[in-house]
Amino acid sequence: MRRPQLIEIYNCLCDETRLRIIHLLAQSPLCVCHLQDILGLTQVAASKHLAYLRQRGLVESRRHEQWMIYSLPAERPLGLDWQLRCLQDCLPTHPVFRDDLRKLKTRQSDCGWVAEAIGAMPAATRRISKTQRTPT
Amino acid sequence: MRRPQLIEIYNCLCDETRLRIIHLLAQSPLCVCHLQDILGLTQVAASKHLAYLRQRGLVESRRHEQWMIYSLPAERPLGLDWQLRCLQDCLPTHPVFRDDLRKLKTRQSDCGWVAEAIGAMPAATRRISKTQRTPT
DNA sequence: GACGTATATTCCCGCGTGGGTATATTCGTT
DNA sequence: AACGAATATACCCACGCGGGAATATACGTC
Repeated sequence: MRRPQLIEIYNCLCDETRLRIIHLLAQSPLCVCHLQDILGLTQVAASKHLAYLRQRGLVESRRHEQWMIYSLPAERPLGLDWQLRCLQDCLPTHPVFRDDLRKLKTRQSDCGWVAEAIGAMPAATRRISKTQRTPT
Repeated sequence: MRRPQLIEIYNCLCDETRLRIIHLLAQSPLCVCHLQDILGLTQVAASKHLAYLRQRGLVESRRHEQWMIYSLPAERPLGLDWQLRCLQDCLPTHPVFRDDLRKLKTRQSDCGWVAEAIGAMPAATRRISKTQRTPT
């Protein structure tokens, strides 16, 4: 995983969609389709923005069964840590970002298994119905 | 003076030249030709980047005789304050930005009057030779 | 008012990027 | 192996932006 320079971090965060993605991932790892759903993105848009962030080391991805789980990197470069603190301080007043968090809450019950999948818990028995369900 | 949104701030800082400008102005107000000199910019490049920053409220400008003095705004939006702290923490290790500060030091003796011109001191007697001198 | 200096603006160009459509790939189920 | 779901990639287009050349504007000196 490469260490992004500060300017690359700024380039990642200067687009609203990408800023919203980072803002959400700062709360919890998420799969692509949840990000699509919460942010109202097309599949291509979500995938491209995530690729952009991944190539620059702002996010990491792990496959879990059919899903790709995206998360912030475990060890974060100094500049990114500053930005996460800044977002915590600046964004709560913005309706867009506040609503994103609200939507995330309503989805989190459905995708608690995502957090497990990323490795936090050994994922005891999380295998659900599994006959083609969308995680929305 | 408009209050820039966080995304606008990121857009301003995601270009290396503009980031160097902000980094320098965080130390001291400067006229355009000093910025040109320190950063090695053409006149047009300097002027355009400064216009970009000014339109978004990241810098202010004041005319002093024939020179335009650029500085960070007196009252800074929350997001900008975070970035200034971040720059202080992240940039000292980068050769480019370190050299910029070093160059600034060597010029500051020549342009101490700039700081006065911006309004700090009442500028007692700062009128120098004044027969077409370049501030370099 | 003419001239030089400092700065801003306009026009043109090339490139990176965001969005969309179509297609490829990977995984799981049957 | 066939199929569907989840995701990635390739291609095309339109646009904003950074850079350069030329020109305009403002100020100071003579």
